Amino acid sequence: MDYKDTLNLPQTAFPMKASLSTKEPERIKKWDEMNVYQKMLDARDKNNPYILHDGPPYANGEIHIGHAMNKTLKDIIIKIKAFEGFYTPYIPGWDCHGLPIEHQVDKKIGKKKAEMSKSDIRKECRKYADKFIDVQRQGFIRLGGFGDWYNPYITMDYKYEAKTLEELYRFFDNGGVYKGLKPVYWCASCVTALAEAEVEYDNHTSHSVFVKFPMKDEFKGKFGLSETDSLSAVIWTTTPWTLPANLGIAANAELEYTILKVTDTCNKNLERGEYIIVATDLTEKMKEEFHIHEAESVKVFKGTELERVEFKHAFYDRTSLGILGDHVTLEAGTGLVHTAPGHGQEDYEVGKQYGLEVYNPVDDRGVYRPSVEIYGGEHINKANPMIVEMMDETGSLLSTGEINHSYPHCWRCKKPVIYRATPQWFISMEKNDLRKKVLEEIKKVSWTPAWGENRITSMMENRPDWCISRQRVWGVPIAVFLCEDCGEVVTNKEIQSNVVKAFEQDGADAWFDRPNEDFITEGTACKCGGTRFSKETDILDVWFDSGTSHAAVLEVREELSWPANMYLEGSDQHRGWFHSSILECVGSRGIAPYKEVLTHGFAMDGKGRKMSKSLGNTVDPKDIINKFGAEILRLWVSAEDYSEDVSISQDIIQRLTESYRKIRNTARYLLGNIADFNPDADMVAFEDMLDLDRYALMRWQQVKKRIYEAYDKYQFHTFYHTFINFCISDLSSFYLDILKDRLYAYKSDSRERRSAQTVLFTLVKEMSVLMAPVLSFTADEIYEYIPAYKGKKDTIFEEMFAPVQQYSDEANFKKWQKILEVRKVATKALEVARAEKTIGHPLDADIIVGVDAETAKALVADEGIERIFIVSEIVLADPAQMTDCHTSEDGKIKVKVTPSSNAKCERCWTKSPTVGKKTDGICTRCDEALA
RNA sequence: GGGCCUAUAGCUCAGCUUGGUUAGAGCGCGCGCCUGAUAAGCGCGAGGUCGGUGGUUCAAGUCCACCUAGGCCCA
Repeated sequence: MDYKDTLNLPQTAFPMKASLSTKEPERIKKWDEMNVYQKMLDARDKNNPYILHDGPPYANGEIHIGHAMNKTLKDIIIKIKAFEGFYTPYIPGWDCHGLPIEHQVDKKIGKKKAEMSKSDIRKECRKYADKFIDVQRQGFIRLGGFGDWYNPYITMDYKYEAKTLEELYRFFDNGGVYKGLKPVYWCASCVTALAEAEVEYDNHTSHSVFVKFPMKDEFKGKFGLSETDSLSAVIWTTTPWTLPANLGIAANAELEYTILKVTDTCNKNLERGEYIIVATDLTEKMKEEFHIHEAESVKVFKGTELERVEFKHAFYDRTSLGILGDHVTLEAGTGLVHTAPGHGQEDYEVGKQYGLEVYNPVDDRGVYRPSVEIYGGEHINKANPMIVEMMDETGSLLSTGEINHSYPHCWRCKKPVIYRATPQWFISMEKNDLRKKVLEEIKKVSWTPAWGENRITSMMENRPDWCISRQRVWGVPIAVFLCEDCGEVVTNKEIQSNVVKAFEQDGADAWFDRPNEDFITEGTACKCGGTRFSKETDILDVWFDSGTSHAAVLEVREELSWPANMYLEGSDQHRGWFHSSILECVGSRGIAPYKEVLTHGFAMDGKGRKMSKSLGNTVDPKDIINKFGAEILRLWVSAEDYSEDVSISQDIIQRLTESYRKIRNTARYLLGNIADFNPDADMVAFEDMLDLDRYALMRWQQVKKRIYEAYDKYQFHTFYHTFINFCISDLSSFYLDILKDRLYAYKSDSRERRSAQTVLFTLVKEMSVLMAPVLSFTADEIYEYIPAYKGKKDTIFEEMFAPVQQYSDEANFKKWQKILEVRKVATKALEVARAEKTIGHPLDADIIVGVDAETAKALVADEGIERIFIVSEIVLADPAQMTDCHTSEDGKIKVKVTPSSNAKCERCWTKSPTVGKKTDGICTRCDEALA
């Protein structure tokens, strides 16, 4: 007779094959139709919010793996917090203004740009950003993340633009903004400032010159020379045209310098007995360069000695100040650097420290201003050789040559660019103690990983004033009026309110489209009495836009609250969004906009290398989603330790797919065995369960606890390992393997089976919720197949995490750990017997177990200890008496395997002496089960 | 060039804070069992000079220094 049909074999419609790539979109559609995100929120207490504020990705291009990781991490946290009971609205955002988009639009419209109005260009940019918001939105939704996807925050929304401006006005009002000069890349041919991204490096041949700057007489004594001695510092530059702007000579404090007395030379601009200063390590090289045949070193000193020593300009009657800077090296030149704060970034920075003027004698077109001595009205390119020639004639030029080097060029006209100080708007780091306050606020924020605090602190300590102006079109204009007479900002509440209202109505375009009269009421006058005003046309740094999101989003949207619980972005944002947000917020409100900041590393290829198109090692999230499913990508995000850079490769995805299958199959098996289980009627109380079931439940409490703790610390890879290990080690290879017999062979409604089913039901229900933050698709799918019970929700996302139960059943727990220990040895013994072909299936075997008396006491189980070992019979014996058996490494456990001589029960496949006692072919237990 | 970070089996991670038994887990791989979770399940096994070099120490994957490789941000 075939007894198979009398067994309670697993039954479920839950498919073994996930078919993620085709099923996921269906589930997303279902979520959308059911409005699951809203349902999840509705199931929580609004007064218990957890706000993860989205850092807006730039609305440019398709989504990449970094986006996928960032958005998935955010979604995991939001769902964890929701399952913990928090109200977790998530409003995605997009950053829309800025050069990269304007750049793309420029390329598209080409030469037409010159004929287009600012508003028209801006409309094109808006269209472009809109397009990519939609592209990215679809990509993000496909990842399975919950949020208000069709009502996001967008930095180019009229209201957002108005809010950005309002925030800027706060800085104008509190005196935090000032107008200053700062060198920027400038194309004199296109007559425009260039951003870093618009500069292309190419080879260029420059004039290089070595020039003497004589030391002022009163300082010579310090170096042991008399006032009548001729002593000069020698500098080197490849841009002679910047010499008219020279205001300083920089030395390196750590370097050693030498005063050389020239004793023999054929250089016409050097005399015997003249002294020059160069870096000690370069003396030989310089002697050769200047054709000095003989010279003696008369003094050697540290660079610090040159600080605040005054020199005479090479050809103007002006002082050039000795200063110190770390940027001075021995790589090229003399170790003394010509410093023109109006023409170089480093010169500007170091010059500022010494209070040097940011002097820019060159106009928009590259022509010296008329006021410039000698060269006023000349174009710098024409003046360049003239200056060299003049210096040669007047005796300050020691050497000249040509040098071919990499030099910045304009991306559009391809001509070499210059560095030129132009008026810019700044937010002062010192005014209102901004830097100090930000540093204090940083300490109050919780940074994960902890080194993030260090990183942003050192950036904040060292950063210069925030240059917030850009000479561009696509952005929020710095909408202030300037007095045409005195240049001062003219502003008041009324003007501000008019502009903000206009922005709210028509967006920032209003600034460019509307006449002054729309904003300024008649009769308004500047402090100087001026009544003619012009609009500032610079736009804001986009970092200011996104830095105000806390104000434009958290403070504005009803479902949100301020400050945010968390900001979560890649570690590059210590200088980006984390940075601009706290600066803006402390500057305007005095405190940080976030309580906690979480950072993640970057996605690398399988070898830990940066992904790049040229290396061909990029991984496109779309490919993974289409081939394996977003769920695998989510599992990847959870499995990797994101506190450092993470890797992704075929191999890694392959491994994860296999792990996923294990989790899925485990759930499927659990579901299959509770098909006939009615949770509301059949649940067995903990006290009434079999001891093994009680043990399994206790193990589960430990696992839950561990995972909750990991979730609390945002350590998702701990979830991954703990969870998969539980599925494999505790369930699949132990508990479930043992349970097969009980589930299949006992009467379907027996206490033994119901006890097991109670555990299985609890497990599948609680496990699915526990995994839902990560494996959202699968958890929701599993939930659908869980038998109905009182309080079951429409979707898993309305559930809560199951609490960790405190069972007082320690003795039982310890007993099972003992059993496990012995079982491990027995399993090995069975393997040996199998290899020797003594047995095949373990149920073919009877075993004799030899352990000490105390351990022997533990070897009992409600269903019979042999069931736990999945053998037919176990006999306990004194290990001292046992020979010819398998022994554990420590020698304490002995196991002897013998083929059972009993007949095999045709129903439960156990070999038992009771087979045939009541019914032919089956054991008495099965006989009872069939009764 | 500077600041910060990382380096443990083929892969993903424990162990490092508080130095001390033959460095662990899961996957993968190899071999075997089962055929009542079956494009499943079970078992066993082989894989590591803990990036390298020095140092501190009775003792270092663990502490220190330097180096190498890689990453982020600057210059």
